[in-house]
Amino acid sequence: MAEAPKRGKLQKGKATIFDVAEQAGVSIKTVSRVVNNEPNVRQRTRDKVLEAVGRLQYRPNAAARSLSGRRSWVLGLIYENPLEFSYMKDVLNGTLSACEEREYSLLLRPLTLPSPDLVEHIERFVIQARVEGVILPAPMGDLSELLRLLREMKVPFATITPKTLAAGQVNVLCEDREASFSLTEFLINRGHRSIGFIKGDPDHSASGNRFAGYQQALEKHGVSCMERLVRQGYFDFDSGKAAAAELLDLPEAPTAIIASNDDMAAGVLLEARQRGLSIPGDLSVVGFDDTPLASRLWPPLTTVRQPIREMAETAAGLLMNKLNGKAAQPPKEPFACEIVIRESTT
Amino acid sequence: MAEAPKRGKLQKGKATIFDVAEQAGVSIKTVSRVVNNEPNVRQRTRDKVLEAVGRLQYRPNAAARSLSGRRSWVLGLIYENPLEFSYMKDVLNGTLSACEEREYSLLLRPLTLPSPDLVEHIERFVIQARVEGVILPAPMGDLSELLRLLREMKVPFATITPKTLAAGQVNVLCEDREASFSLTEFLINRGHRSIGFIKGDPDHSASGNRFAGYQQALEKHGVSCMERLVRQGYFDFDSGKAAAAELLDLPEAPTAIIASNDDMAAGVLLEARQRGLSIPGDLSVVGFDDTPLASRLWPPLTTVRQPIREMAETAAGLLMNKLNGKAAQPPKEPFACEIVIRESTT
DNA sequence: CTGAAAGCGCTTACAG
DNA sequence: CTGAAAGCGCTTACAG
Repeated sequence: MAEAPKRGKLQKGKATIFDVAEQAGVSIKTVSRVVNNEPNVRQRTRDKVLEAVGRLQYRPNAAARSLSGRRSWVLGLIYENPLEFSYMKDVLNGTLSACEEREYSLLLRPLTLPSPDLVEHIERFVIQARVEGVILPAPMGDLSELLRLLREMKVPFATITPKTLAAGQVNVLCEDREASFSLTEFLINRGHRSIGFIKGDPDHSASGNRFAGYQQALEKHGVSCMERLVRQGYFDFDSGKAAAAELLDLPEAPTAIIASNDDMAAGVLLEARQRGLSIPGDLSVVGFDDTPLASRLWPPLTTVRQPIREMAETAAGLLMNKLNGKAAQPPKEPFACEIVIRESTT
Repeated sequence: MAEAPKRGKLQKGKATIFDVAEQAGVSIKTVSRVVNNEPNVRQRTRDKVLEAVGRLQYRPNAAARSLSGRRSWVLGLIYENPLEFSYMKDVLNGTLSACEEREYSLLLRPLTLPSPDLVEHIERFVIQARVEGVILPAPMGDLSELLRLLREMKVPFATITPKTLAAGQVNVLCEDREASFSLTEFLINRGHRSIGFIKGDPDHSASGNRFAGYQQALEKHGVSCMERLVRQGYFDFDSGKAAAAELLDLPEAPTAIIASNDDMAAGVLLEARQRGLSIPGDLSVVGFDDTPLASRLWPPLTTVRQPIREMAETAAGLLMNKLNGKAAQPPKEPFACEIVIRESTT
């Protein structure tokens, strides 16, 4: 009953390099040259080939290309799977967009830290797909075990805001300290002298940098930095709320609290509310990252916008340049951050 | 100076099927059988091979496997890139976890709708990586142009909560209408008789289902559904805020508002706050989805939890079963939803 | 500027 | 239960 597929008419998307070569009247090598934008093809020949490519809807088979070229054209993104995905959403979008531009594929490898079988997971991930290079958003760029493994496997990587710069690799940074300095100064200028600070997860460079900026601004303006006003948080809502509770229990509670990210600032807001404090009347609150959350809270948060998407796109772009032997660019300038003033501060 | 790589010692992860065969003293076909868990290998032979695999850290080359097997072992996830990524985060995690279990790779294809060159994007995406099957979270399962294209390319797909069930494909649903019914009933039981409703994006099945549940609950309890209490939103914060403004401007404003997702409910909360309304004293507010946002707002939102992650994992699992010729399962029961009562309702 | 040959590392189809 | 041969669709290395 069912007819055998006709040989004459190719199914859409099933054409091979041989079909194109035949239709264009050239060798497969010439088709390969045209498709890969290599030089040394006469314009007329190139046109003939492109015309056949279009007619047959030819797309090179990625598997065949990888196998013969000993290159996978695959990048990996290794990240810690967070509850609040805003940061990773930007990292993902930036990386995807860079990959799309250069026709790379992106494979994801979420991790839950600490990960006892990290080495095994990553080995399998990298070897099986022959991942050519890896993007490491914070805090992955400081997992020494991971970095050692990648170096051993000779897989180049790009880190986004690591604490320690990985020698010989792509590192993309931002002016976190400067932004924190300005934000603190902004509060001081508004008259605040007792400013609480909730640190982030110590594994992230942002935590140290943001705290340093806070300290420097206090110092510049002759406000003494009091240890009792500083608490350790972990970048999540609950730790922010808990730290706020401690700060607000102080005999002399601060008039402003800087949380090292928006999710913790949301925790501060909730704790303050539950105590009947009015914001910003009784307490000013600021965060970092300008996530969607920041503008949905009440009152909308004063925060700092980092260009995460652009940073990820740059990291991936530089990494692919490196993989393709483009001249090593001078290290990128750190990206600037921007203070976004909303209504959570007096 | 530099020594040529020694032939004797293989670099980690670079072993091929030939190396394993040699070490185990068998043919490459036998190695292939063992690695792919095929039957008809003597236990002793299997052990020898596995031992060599372990010693050499052998992992089959995905490109070679694809090319020779005429299968890519790649799934695609096509989605609309949202501002608020909570829903997609769960879809992504569920899909990734199903793929990992079955050793598939996942490729992402975010889209911005409406997308004029959708056909071209998707064709390239599917053909180049030889994507075997595609996951379509809402609202992708109702883009007729997309479905037509996938059928034409003979790429099976799985839809998550589509409006219309795609015949012959995997469809995963949840009890959206029932949950909305219960939520509305909950409000009625608390004494509310004037309940505003903000619809979601009409392209999503959830919008119609949630509205239907609302209507049915009103009807059951003899509360007339008044058109002026129903507004169109689009699942985003701004549209929720705008709709709330209209509802609260009404001469007889509602005492409760149901927003069809949490992000719109956040907009309702903000609008109410700016008018100095107290929540839930003056106005009860509920959302849907139980995103992280819901528990970070003030007051924390009463909402409905959908098991999105599980739904995505199921969709991907069923799709892969289908690709591998497993008996077509009976259509999955719709997933149950759960009402989460917090403090935004009296 | 163009092409013929070899080979990437697996699986398929077949034989025994 | 096991294996020898062919081939997937490209790129590499080389020749002219």
